[in-house]
Amino acid sequence: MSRCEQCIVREFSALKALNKDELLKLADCKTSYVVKKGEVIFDEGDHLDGIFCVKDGVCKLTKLSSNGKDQIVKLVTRGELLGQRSLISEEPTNLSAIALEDMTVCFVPKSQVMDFFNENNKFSLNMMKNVCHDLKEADNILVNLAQKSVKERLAATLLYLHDTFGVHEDDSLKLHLSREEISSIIGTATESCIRLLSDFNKSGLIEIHGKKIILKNKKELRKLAE
Amino acid sequence: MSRCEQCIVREFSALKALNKDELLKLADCKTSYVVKKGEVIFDEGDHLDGIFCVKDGVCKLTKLSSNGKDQIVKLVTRGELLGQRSLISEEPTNLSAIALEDMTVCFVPKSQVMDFFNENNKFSLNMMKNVCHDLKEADNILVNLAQKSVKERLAATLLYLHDTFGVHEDDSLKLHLSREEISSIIGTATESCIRLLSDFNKSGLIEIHGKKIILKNKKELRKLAE
DNA sequence: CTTAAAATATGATTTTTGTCATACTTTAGT
DNA sequence: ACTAAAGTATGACAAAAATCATATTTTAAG
Repeated sequence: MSRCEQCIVREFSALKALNKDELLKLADCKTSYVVKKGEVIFDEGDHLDGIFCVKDGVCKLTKLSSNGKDQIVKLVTRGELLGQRSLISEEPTNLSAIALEDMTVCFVPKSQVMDFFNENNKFSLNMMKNVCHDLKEADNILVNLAQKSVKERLAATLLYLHDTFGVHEDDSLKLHLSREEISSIIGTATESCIRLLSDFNKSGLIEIHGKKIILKNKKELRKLAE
Repeated sequence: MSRCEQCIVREFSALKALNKDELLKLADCKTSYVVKKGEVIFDEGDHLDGIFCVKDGVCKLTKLSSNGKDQIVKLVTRGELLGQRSLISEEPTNLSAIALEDMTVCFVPKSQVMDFFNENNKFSLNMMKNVCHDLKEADNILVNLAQKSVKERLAATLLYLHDTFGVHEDDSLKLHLSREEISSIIGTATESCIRLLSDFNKSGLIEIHGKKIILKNKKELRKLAE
């Protein structure tokens, strides 16, 4: 059982409000485990008995639409918590969480979270701020989906992937997403996404080498994304 | 100064967690006032020094997109609170609030909200649940915008207006929105919306009598909206 | 190493949606 | 009651995006 006190990623989430005593309690009740790429952490409609803290790796939060397609609502990475909304609302999850890379996650049982919640004001305020931040983000994405073209959304998404997950030594995007997954972020048909990537490639905005995507002209992409 | 103790609408929001003492404090510090149809309660980017409680009437929360069009993100009605996210996040507002009807709203200063917040656990939990509910709703709308056609979204929106705001004696939708505002909910060009409403009218799904819209075939509309 | 399956790519075509033009109707203000 | 302005309606057309078909490439499994 690893010590939470020495875990760096807790600094990035609401857990940073916990004191030494609380961290010991946390270490005592949490379960740490590995999730392989493609594995489901939880499914839309699942009842959760706790929250997950992402120690390493990235996952997608998706929702199945009635047209049979999955929409990616959010990408969650190292340091972030999963399942907070469901826990607070005391409702089944609204979204599925699926690993995009091999991950390490810690599961913290509901009872412990609720204890922190009731006894540590800073913790609950932090958690609340996280949900508020997610709400703001969701509203912004909602507006972009409603008002911007697929091309604009693709440009914005490429920049987001660049800025959020960084690049390899060769400048190619670190987070690997299939074309279908990129389409599922911007809300379009896979073929349309592939075609636009191809256009961006031809016009020098990006370079595609197999799986690798390199943003060659971020300035122009930014202008496109507005 | 009216007594909050006797105000029914507080029962619908986080304020229902307040006890008698707290309600007296609330009555003491709140400001109640009238907002005329079309008036702005707050603007995107405004710094708020408190939250608003909607006593009567309906308003829209909108965000201006870079294409110059406003997107309606949410409709807020009697009993709901405005500006919670901004207050908790300690950030300027992300959305504008504009009255769709004449409204009565109460303004509660930040200091008082924060006091309740720190002293009344039930209150803060309620507030948190509200934000969580908003997040879930936003995620759902986001998926619909990304995955459904304009026609499906229009059908869904008409049903939403029917179910949420009710109908007059003649079965026409109670909440009056301009065609432009309906378009701004579903995220489409005004002309497209007008054309589709016209189609719905011709095919007997709805009846249009000037401003009035009557849903004639909810079953079929529901099927359309999926 | 081979092969089937999955992912990527591209063309052809259709459907959906947006834009521009214009006409008609309603509303609000004098 | 009159008039300008705003809102609603509709046609014609253009642009965006989806769908279907079909290669080609990459990946994973035996």
